[in-house]
Amino acid sequence: MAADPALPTNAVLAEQFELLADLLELDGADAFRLSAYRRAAARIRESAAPVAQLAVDGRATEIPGIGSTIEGKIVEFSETGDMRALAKLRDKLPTGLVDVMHVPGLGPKTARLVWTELGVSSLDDLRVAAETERLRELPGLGAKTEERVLAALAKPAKGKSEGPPRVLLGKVLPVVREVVAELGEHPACERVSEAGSARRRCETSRDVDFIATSTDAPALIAHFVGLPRVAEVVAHGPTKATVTTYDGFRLDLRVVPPEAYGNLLQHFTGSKDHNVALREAAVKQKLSVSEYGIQDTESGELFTSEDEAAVYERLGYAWIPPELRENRGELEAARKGALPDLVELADVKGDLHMHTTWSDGRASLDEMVAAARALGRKYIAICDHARRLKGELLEQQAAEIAAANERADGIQILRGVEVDIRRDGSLDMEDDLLAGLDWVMASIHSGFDAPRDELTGRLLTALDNLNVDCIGHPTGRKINRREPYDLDFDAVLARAAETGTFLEINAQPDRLDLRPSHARAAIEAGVKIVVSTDAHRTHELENLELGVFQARRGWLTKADVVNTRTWPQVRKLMKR
DNA sequence: GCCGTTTTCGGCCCGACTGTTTTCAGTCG
Repeated sequence: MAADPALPTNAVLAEQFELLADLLELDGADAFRLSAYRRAAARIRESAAPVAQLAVDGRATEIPGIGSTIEGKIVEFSETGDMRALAKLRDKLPTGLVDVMHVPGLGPKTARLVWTELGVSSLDDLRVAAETERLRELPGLGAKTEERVLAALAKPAKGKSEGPPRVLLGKVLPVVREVVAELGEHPACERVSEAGSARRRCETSRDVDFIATSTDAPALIAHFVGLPRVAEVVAHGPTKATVTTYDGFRLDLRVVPPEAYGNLLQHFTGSKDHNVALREAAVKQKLSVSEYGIQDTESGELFTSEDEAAVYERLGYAWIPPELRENRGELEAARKGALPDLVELADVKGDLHMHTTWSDGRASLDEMVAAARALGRKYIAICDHARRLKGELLEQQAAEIAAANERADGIQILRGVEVDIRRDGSLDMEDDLLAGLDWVMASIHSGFDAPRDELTGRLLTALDNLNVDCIGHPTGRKINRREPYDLDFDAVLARAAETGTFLEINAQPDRLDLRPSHARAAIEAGVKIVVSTDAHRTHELENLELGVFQARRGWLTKADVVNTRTWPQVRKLMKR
């Protein structure tokens, strides 16, 4: 049942296969083998189930991209802490060469070349070789390469190809909407859309892509690079430009011919994996897909369309919502007309997690109520931290909520709480008090570094408590700041399903916890999801849409999300 | 190494850009 805590985590496994692929690439191995390892690494990294355990049980091959060879290597690594394949390559190649290969602009071929010809086996060696102008002695390399290498190595984060940091969706979305509006205002602009990871509502983005059609492309591009927010123009051509903004975004605009707008929007929305799978499938239908159109390889005929849905239709698919375009089964579903009818923001009726000045919130209860009502919420749960509601305070808050309900018009205010799940799994509010509340959210706020079995045990104990309605931010991660704690998520799901406890998708921009793969696994395990904001300020109530996007990326329908129901309907669904 | 509405073998997306080149390899998305 429960995963063996000694087994490696998915993140550790994924790293091994990424390293194996890198070393094999340096060794000149077959490119398709490499991409097989990289694909497997990506699937392992994002899997909600503990893949090492699956492999030991002989079930890892159920994951697409993992066959018997890779499963065997996972078992080997789980049992011995290493892989013979890795050891063999480490003997053959200096591991520092992997860092060299990751320097932007270099690659495996160049890294191998500088190693064999100049003995470069680390970033330090590389710097010296560039400084002493020895790189230009090699075929295909010149002074420009040395310049680029030195520039890349001078950056503070040396080594791994960091580039600009990934920006949270919560920061990206407002900029996306403003820029679309600013471009749309220009007289030469006909159509404009966001594309790329922002359009797919990925939790973070490295850059923000836009595409547009225009009666005068150079004029629209000029307007773009002249926007007040632009700090630096990185590239500026007649149909394409890249800029950075004062607040640290990298924006990319392409102006495209209107007749192929649909093809280009499809192409630039991605993801890469989605497009590769789409094109591979198309090849079997004797069709070649690119951003310029769909070419029939026999007749040579080129299909283009202004309409993205028509592009999918030509290939035999229903239009696929961008949030699903990750090659996680959406193509098969779209071919069969079996795509889920994804939940929408407008479906959500209530917000079941927020704080007020009764604990660490910055707005009063009345202010939160007014803001929630303005957003059209029909009910809200006030979930202040239990540790701040000791003694009479709980009663006083109850009175304030009762009074607010008296005044309230069209919104119901629920008495809730957010309890801490302590190290021993107990909660920081007595059961008889919890039983008197409308809604109980239980979360872990401490001891994140504990071993897997301890953290799993804490959650299982909380799930067993009849008064716990929902687990808040169940994996504890903070994007760019804190890894999720080590958890046997399968065991948590099984217990949540068994006890009828909900799990939260917390819509705070840096939490977005559960992640999509976890949310999807939850639904498949029969667990329902609450999407809530955990707002501490009035404007944070608007973050609900971020949670809904995350839910959509997890393939969730309206029925899968608890709080698309009226409060009486939610009440019936609860375990108590 | 993976995988199967042509396949258990023989395929495996498509194009742009860059730097270094007279026709292209390597890298990137």
